[in-house]
Amino acid sequence: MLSKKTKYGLKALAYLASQKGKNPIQISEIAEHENISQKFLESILLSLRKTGFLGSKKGKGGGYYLLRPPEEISMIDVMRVLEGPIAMVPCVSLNFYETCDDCPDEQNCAVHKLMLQVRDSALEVYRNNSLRDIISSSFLQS
Amino acid sequence: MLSKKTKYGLKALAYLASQKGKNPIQISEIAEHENISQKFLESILLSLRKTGFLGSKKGKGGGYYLLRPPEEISMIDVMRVLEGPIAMVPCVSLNFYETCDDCPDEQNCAVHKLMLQVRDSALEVYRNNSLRDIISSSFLQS
DNA sequence: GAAAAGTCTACTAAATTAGTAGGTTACTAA
DNA sequence: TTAGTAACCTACTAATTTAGTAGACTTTTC
Repeated sequence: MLSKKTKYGLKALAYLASQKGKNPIQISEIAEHENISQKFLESILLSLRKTGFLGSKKGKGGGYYLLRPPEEISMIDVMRVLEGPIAMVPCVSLNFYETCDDCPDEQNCAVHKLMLQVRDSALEVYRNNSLRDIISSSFLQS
Repeated sequence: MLSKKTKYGLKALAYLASQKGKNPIQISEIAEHENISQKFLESILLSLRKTGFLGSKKGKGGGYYLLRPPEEISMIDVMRVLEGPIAMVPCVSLNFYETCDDCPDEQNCAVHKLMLQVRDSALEVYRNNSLRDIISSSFLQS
């Protein structure tokens, strides 16, 4: 299952991308529009800022804004930050690889063999989708 | 993340498929060979029996065995029984569909749009892999 | 009838998730 | 320079899920 954190993070990014102009958008506006607990969203946006997706501004007129245009933000990077590893099992993870301590022979492991394919197919989907791609065209900024 | 239940279930199925002959294999043998807690594995095999993948026999010489040849057991069915929905979010699930109560417009939802693709790519992988396909050829029964 | 091996019910520990609460810092405008 | 706004940060908590354990019961074989 996709975590709420990822779901909310994606929705927030999509909302920011769909806004015209480059004015900062307040957390409260995003939270209200997307039906998200504001406090929870705060922490999610903070992590997206710390990982270089968002910029922020404090005080009146402040808020969050995308640091790059939506078409340059790949879902593969977003998913890794929000959800963690793409792989369903550490022994097939590219960025978070770990051996299974209980598995005697990784090369001949059925789970490994299957999950490698699942990882690759998911990677391809995420690689082929930018933030722009997942926004309905009617909501795109000019 | 893949649950241990699914991981162990797949390993057990693979082990059964790799055995020559059709003699029942005891839980204890599978558990030992695959480094799985026997009690936990018991409940997993039971659920695989109740869903029609395995047969069982009690008493001496008893154990579990595959009801169908490995090439006729599709990963798509196995995964649904062990792990549940393939989709990462209920609003894109074929077999466990649910609307997101917090989402005002499913058709224009970015999460929906992305996860639909992820689901389809995963489905294709699972559909294209039978139990036989994920077993190393050197371990296949004659 | 004794031993073997699956069946079933119920409970539990640990980890993860999805938050809440409340105070702090930085920025803006009057 | 002060009041208000909005992001930042730390710490705690409730609920859920996962990964088991414990122990008694049933069926089958020798």
